[in-house]
Amino acid sequence: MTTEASDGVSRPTLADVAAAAGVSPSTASLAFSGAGPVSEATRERVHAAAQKLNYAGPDPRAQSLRRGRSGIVGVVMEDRLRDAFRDPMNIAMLDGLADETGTAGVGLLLLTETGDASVSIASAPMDAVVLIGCSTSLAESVAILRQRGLPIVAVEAEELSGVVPIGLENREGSAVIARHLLQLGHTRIGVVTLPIERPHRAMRLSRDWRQTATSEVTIQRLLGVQDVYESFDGFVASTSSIDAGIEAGLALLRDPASRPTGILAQSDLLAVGVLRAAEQLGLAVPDELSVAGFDGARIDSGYDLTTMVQPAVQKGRAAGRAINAMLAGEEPEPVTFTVVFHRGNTTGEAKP
Amino acid sequence: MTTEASDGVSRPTLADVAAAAGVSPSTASLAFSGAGPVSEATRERVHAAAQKLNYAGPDPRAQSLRRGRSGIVGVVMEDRLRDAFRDPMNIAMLDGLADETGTAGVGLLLLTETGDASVSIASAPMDAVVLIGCSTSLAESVAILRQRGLPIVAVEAEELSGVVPIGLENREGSAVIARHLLQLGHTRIGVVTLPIERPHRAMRLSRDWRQTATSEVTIQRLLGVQDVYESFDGFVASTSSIDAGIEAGLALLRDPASRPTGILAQSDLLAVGVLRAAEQLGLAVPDELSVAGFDGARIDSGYDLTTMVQPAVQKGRAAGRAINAMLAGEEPEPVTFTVVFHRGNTTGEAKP
DNA sequence: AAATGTACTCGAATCGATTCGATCGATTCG
DNA sequence: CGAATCGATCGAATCGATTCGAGTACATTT
Repeated sequence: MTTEASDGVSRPTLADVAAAAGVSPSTASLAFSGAGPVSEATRERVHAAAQKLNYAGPDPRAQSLRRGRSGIVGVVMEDRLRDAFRDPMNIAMLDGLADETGTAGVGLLLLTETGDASVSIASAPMDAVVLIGCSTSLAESVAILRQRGLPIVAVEAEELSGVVPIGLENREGSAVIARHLLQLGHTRIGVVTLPIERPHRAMRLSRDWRQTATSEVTIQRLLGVQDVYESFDGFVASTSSIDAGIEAGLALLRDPASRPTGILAQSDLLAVGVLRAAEQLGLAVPDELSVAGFDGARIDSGYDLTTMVQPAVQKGRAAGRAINAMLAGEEPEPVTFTVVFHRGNTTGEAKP
Repeated sequence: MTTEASDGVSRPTLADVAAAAGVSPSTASLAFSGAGPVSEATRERVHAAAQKLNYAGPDPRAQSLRRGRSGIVGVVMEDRLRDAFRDPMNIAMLDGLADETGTAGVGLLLLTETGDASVSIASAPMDAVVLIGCSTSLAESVAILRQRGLPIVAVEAEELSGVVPIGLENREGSAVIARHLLQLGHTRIGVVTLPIERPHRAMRLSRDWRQTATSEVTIQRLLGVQDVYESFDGFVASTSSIDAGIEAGLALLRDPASRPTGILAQSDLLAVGVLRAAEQLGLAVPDELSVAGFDGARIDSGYDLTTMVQPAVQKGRAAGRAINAMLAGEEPEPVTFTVVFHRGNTTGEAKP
């Protein structure tokens, strides 16, 4: 029993339309999709019938089953969307991603990696997945997705077989900016890192951070600093935000005895927070303290922040293109982007 | 012909698993979903078979067809994600929304109103839709969605039958803050509005803005000002951002002759932009110029902005709850939120 | 031992559309 | 005039899972 007038709830189906138009369902389908030869007359008849029945078009659920495609790409982000969206880099990426996938007629499904929400990773109707800033259970997630046979693109993640990487020269870039500070004569520096392990919480960076670190971006950027500085103080921010930067800045700068003369922040938001902290403590930038960021987010802070500029939108676009290629059955191209040093007015020579 | 070893691409289906376990597909389904009585022995046998075949679980596409549910809620936002995500209010809402829908195991699909792509309002496989900050073709979009029989929740939109509204006291709140300026003695004020019509572009607010305005939020907030001030200068920002606020601020403040003594911005981001513009022009706030915002976004600006605080996360949550209710077959509850006045240090008495 | 009940398991229909091969009538060509 | 061709349409299989009613085997009750 298909749709009846008495049934106020259920919508008409293509079969109903076909019946009303006096053609077979197959013909009605052809008439709608435009694929295949259909006479103008029948086409109109079918559309008229559809109109009359208030048919809203082919059910996307049925289509996706039949076609084996849902037209949806999953975007897996950090636990809390709030945190993920706070970072302008993520937004820029998402924008680039949406641009590319959008033209291919593909929508973006927001997913988070939280513990039992792996349910969603395991069961969302998607054709491919982009992993962004995922750290924790990357391997787990990838395992599930791989089992589902879904194409996977990971942005700035560790190398994993079967996963198309979109890379960024995090280590190299970080080393460049560290070298910048070194050349300015800074011997004692502090590093404000992005979250490094699960759960995210603010804390001093421990000596053996390498043991428990799970966030690839944080790790690479720290390694970059290590390539230049043998030792340094570090503080792990709970998230990439100005507030978290203030907290970190205060923690590193509060004690005049152990105060570094330069601070490298792993994101511009954190760097701006450090600038605010310096302000609160009455430290002049760059005269008494040099501050550098990472991202090139152009945050309005009253300063021209020294930072490494990354092409976030490009990253998103590249991810989108990789997805599109894979969905088209082509071979995707792994890409690695470079970061560009920007000398602002927040770094200067170390004064003894 | 179902999955075969020779076919490296196609994944095993539940039928394959059932066959391998020596049970019927129906039993295998029961074993997986947990619904219905299945002996422990068969359950294990089925799961073992699934394990051996590397079965990734029921195909969500098939499930959604059968169940008539996809577990996806569409979120319709402005044209450009970049713009939509720039506004902290949108993000907060999205966060609240994700919180509520997430617990119901529902994912969020990002959609824009322009999508002529195949996955658009008309054809995305979703169970319900939330309209956020949609202005342009709201009626059109709603018509399409209604034809599809989808539950619709609209945040801060005009009343439309069959659409569950989540409201905010935009007009009242705007009037409150306008009255605040009036009581401080400001007689000549300027208003910086959010985008008001399509396409979004920066421009002076015309006298007959009412004729072409399509953005409900902008309209209501303007009406609120009109409830207090008979006339005022206005500038329409191209988007809700600090940069757009600077542009608007400069436009309204540049000419000393016609310079207002107080400016009402329709968002905190815009207000911060105005503060920057005032800075550039050498105007002291609040001594020479009063600035007020709307949102309560707590943007770091060096000031404590006078503004109307709105519960953005709550709005998102309410939208999520309404969606959940409708998906559960219950009656959703329309909600209207109030805004709270916050007196900061950016508004002061008008000096003659 | 028959009857009633319980605990599983199975067959078959169904969700709504797409698509391939077959059919059928009409036109064109040899 | 018969055959080949072509366009339009139809039938039936298929996508992969869920679900309801029916059936089977075994345990319990009287």
